[in-house]
Amino acid sequence: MVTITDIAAKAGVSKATVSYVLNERATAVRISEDTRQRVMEAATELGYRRNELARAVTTGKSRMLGFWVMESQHEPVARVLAGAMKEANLHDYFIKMLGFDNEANPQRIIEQCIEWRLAGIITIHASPVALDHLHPQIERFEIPMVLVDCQGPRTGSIHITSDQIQGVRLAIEHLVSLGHRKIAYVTGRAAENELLSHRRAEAYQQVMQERGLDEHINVVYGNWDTAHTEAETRRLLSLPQDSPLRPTAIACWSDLTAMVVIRTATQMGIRVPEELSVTGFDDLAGAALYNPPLTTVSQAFEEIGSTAVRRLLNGPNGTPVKQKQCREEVLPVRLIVRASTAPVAN
Amino acid sequence: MVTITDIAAKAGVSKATVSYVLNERATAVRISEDTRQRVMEAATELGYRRNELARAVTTGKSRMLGFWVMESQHEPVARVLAGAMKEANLHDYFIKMLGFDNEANPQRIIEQCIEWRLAGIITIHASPVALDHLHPQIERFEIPMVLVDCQGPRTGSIHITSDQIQGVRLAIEHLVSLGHRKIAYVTGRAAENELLSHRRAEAYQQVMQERGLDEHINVVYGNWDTAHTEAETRRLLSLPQDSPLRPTAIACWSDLTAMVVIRTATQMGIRVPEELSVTGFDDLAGAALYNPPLTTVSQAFEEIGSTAVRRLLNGPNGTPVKQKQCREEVLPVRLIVRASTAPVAN
DNA sequence: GTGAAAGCGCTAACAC
DNA sequence: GTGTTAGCGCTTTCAC
Repeated sequence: MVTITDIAAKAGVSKATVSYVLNERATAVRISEDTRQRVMEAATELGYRRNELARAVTTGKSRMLGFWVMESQHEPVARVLAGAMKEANLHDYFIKMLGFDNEANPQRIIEQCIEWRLAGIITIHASPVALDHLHPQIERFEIPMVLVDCQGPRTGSIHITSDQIQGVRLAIEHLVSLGHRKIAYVTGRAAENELLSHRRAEAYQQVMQERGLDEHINVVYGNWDTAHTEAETRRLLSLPQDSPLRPTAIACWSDLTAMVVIRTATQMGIRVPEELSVTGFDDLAGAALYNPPLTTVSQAFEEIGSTAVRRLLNGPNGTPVKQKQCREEVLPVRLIVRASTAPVAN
Repeated sequence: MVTITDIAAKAGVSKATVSYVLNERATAVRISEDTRQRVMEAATELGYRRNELARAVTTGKSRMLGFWVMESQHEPVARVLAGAMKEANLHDYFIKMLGFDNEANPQRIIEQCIEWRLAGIITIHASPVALDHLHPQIERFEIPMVLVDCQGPRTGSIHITSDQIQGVRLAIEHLVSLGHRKIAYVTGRAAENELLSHRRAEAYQQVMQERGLDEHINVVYGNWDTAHTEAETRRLLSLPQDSPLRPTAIACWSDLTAMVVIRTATQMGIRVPEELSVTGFDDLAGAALYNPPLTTVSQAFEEIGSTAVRRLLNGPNGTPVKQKQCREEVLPVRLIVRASTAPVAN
């Protein structure tokens, strides 16, 4: 592997000169155009490729960003990652994957971040437990971190997420505008620390109250479980038609949940959207292809990713900024009306 | 940041000794248990974290694997990545993301691989064009590479993919066993170099021939486009019922395609699976939730990922092996029967 | 058993 | 303008 020493020898200059030329700092009143040429020629002739590892060790910065993920199989995570990669590339940074399937040993993750002198770290869907481990270390070693859609309330970091409240509002108001009043909400897990589920459920309740629909408020927990969601849906739809809690519309906290709800309704012989309107949340690739196509709230996952990277790198000339600030940054969402919602029957 | 020099000072030994202890080579007839203890204590007290960058530069190896992806938003890619990460972690290796949205500048990718002295690289869905750029360089710098689901036939690398042929066979034979004879196949793009689409379509034709169903062979191209797939589906289902080409079952080259086909059929008032059976391929998360749940061929994406890194690392004691060999490694698939297929309506 | 010293490939003061 | 020199933090040979 050819090094700058080789180039220096071939071009008849010193290592330092080569370094200057290669780093484009040549223009800065230093190297003469003549030697610059010679060095560049030597470099290309020799097929030189710089050693980023060595470079990183001398400068102390690694131009690598860690992407810490709990379960990377899901489309939203993949899309956030895609956005992050794109942005990182723009700045000549890299994404290094961190993560385990379970939350086993968050300690080891931190160690790795430090050992590789990561310039920053993005964590997505982090649990409060994991973050509690993470935080002291992060602070001690001053690694900038931004959180994406974390599961619990956090202090000490920027948190980037979609506008959950507005998203739910858009969905519910869409249903109300179609004449629905008996609108139920199927959310995620009941656990206190499920920040996102919780927030969305609360937003639902608030909108319902604003609309004077208090008596129809009906929050159901799917518990992240298909069978359970199905059972709850059945229960809901089996209520007597005149019950204030027998919904004519079901807003779901996610597209996947909406799919289960629709499928269950279909199996019960209830037609969507004619007899039951359903909304999702996320706008996954499969949402548009569903049967019927899902009316849903679209999250800008890619932009969440790129924003995360930008926040990490937003110091002057790309220096990662150390941020003690605890800030929540909320990205806009859009309602996508497709075919799983319709005006309420009669 | 504390270094081994600090530890050495604190423990009253030399840097070399510290290095030995820290690398567990202490047992090898060298360091006395006593000094080992002292060093370890000093290390933990000081909160030492090794500098992997420096380590990599001295050893020349980076323990980083590149994951080169064209479009990382898709679930299959995310799942392959998840499998790769898991396996890499097991060996204390890392995944570094490479890639662009479009195929812009594959040259730059290579440069990055070399600059970071990557221990190996996994490319997924690589186009022949990109690979043609990649290959000479890869060879020159002896970077081990494995291909996953690449788009064209390749020489010079291991190629890991699911057993496409068997997958299609399973689907078609399942349909045949349900009494279907008029089975159409909707595949991807018509382009010659769409290896996967092509292979699956060929397998379909072969099975149909084996079953003496030649006159019902009917390959349709969806062209990766929802609108086009929809139009083709409409055309197919609008053929007169007695036409040998009016299918009673449609096998699709992917789940996403199957979803479009089912939705289109539903819109036309044709009931799935009662009047039309449809099969997918992939078994995405959404397949089980579809309406109706998809009968499909499940690909072991995670295992593809883990196999890829295992092949990259399969030298003795984790040394990446340089492989000139051109080999195709085929992973088994499974038929998952759900509710989008049913016996043919006489 | 342990330490001194020479690197790895690069950057960056500082001198000329 | 260019070269010398001293690192960066670590591994590894070789001598004691």
